[in-house]
Amino acid sequence: MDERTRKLSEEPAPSAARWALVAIPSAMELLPVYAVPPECGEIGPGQLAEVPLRGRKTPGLVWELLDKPPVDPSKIRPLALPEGWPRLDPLWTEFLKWMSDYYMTSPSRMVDAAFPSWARRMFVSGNFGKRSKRVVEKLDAAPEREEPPELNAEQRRAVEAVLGSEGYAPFLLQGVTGSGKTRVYVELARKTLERGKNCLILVPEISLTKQTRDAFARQIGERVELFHSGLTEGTRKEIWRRVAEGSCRVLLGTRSASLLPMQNLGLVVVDEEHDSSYKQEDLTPLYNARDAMLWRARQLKIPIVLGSATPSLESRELAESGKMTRLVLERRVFDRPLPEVELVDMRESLRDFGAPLLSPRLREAIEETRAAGGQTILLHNRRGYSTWVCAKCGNAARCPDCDVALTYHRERKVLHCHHCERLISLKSPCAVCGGTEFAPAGFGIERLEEELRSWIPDLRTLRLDRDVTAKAGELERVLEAFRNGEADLLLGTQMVAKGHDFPRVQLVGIASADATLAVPDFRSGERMFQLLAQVAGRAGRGEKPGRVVIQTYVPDDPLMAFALKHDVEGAWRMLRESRRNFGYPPFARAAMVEFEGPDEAELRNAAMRFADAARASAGRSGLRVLGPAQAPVFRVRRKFRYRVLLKSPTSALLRGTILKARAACPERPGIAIRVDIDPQTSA
DNA sequence: CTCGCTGGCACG
DNA sequence: GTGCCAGCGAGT
Repeated sequence: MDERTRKLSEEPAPSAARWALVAIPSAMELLPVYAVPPECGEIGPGQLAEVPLRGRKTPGLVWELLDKPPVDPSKIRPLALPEGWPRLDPLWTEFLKWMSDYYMTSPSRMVDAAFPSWARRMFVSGNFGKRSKRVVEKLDAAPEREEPPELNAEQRRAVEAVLGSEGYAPFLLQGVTGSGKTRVYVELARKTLERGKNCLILVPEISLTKQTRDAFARQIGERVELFHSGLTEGTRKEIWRRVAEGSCRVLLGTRSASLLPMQNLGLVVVDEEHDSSYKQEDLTPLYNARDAMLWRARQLKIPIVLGSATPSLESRELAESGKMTRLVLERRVFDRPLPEVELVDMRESLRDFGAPLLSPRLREAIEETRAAGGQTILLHNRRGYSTWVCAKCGNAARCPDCDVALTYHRERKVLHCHHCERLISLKSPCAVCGGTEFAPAGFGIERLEEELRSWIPDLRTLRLDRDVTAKAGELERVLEAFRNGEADLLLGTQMVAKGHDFPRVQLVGIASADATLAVPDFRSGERMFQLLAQVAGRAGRGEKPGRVVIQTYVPDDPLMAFALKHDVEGAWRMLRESRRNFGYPPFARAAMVEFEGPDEAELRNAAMRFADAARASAGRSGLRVLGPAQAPVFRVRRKFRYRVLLKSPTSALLRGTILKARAACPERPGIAIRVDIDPQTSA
């Protein structure tokens, strides 16, 4: 031992805690504990540390400090704080802790989502500073500067309200489509940067193209980093580095960007806050980035702006109760009028012309629009060509592993299950009668495209759906081609409804407006109205006025009347009354507890026991337990699904009840339980 | 009797 | 998650 080390070891141990629970991304439910060596000095939760696990070194986040070791101290090994690693803001880990608590997922799972394997790889090899030259060069093409247009009076008032706020200040920016919400975001970002703070801007998936980013960057006059799950690993790593180091001043991204360890944040914007893309539905944690950002803004004591033309009932209610400040943009840019909306009663069309998907009215409108030199957006929310029906017995071909009809994809010449992605040959015999002859039935978007082309042979069409955009770069290519006028008509699933700005679009057609209403779900009305209003907003964004043609089998539905009049407030009042009467959010907190397993009887029992335990625990507290009921798609990938819905007056009661009920019915092998807090659906 | 695969379990 | 060990079936 040399002079220096002896001196160090003779110094009294620091008063800091000696043990730390460390969150490492793994399937461990309980966090492992490590010793904090004296040379680490004072450390706290949120510290990024390297810990030994099963003979390997892995990065983890210090979750909690302990005064006493929870296990035999001789088993505990020390953590290390390697040199060169960035010092992450401890508030980030505090945020992840809240997330894991609120959404009822284990810290390990939460850290796995926020610090995924590709990000961890920057640390295990100890090369945090190393950058891919190619990636960096590609990212660092400097944006040209461009002076943004003057703010109008409404926009200026909104900007002043946000900039004049202090501490945590949530705003609902309710601006009619085409009123220039983006102009407000740009101004807020500029001013936030001037104050030396960084900005996070979230958008729903689809409109996130490089053009959006470049437009932002030009007007803000600062580099804008883009983040979404479609980026390559190299690019994602580089953005993570910049975010963690604090050199990323403006981050524009989708849901997953909300989990990055952003430093020195001074403003959060959630654009199109009502959009369901903000809710993660497939993988735990099942979180809503909008709600998570509200918490984050409160934590950081900063303003947050939720923007939408059609706010969610949740946000609208926060504004109504004074917990959020509502800012309204009523005027469209250049005072362009809202498009004229027309309903087509498809029941008449059905009677007169069989079962067409395009009414004569909509066809005429498409032809008139083309003759006038304008473009059309046509929305149809069903992928593929059609279903596939046995000519002998009339039964639709179904997925052998899931409880759904298969979709016939004519281009790929296969049957496709949209739930398990299984592909099945067209030559498979009918599972019911063994028949080998089949016929297409119903209309998917591919068949609609075919129908359009046979009606108007020289109509130039482009298609946009998940099958088209599965190919890398195809989304941008199609949007660009349409913007350049290479097609008369853009046919798409709901992804065409979101946020795009195509100045030459004069007509928007909705082939099947009521498809979303068919889902038995407390949000279906809200979703339909939002879709209609959003897609209508795509028309008439240029100098020529726009028009909207909505085909429906329920023309008398009151929501249709509100859509006709662009009456967002009227629709909101009606939807709000119904939610209040049935005790759904925002007038209650909801959770969906889903049970999945291969043995149906055993699964139903487990779900029943849980529901009974929840009812017993709830007593007269006002919490209601619905179910168990079969999930809308009862069987997926050969496993059955049961659901229990809980509605509670408070969030704390909801979580407490779920925890108690889970404790009362122990886990069973083969049965997976997932808890969805603030679910999107109730069915 | 040994090799190798699989399933269950603990990892600090 | 992933390495480790037990338990068991196939092979020399």
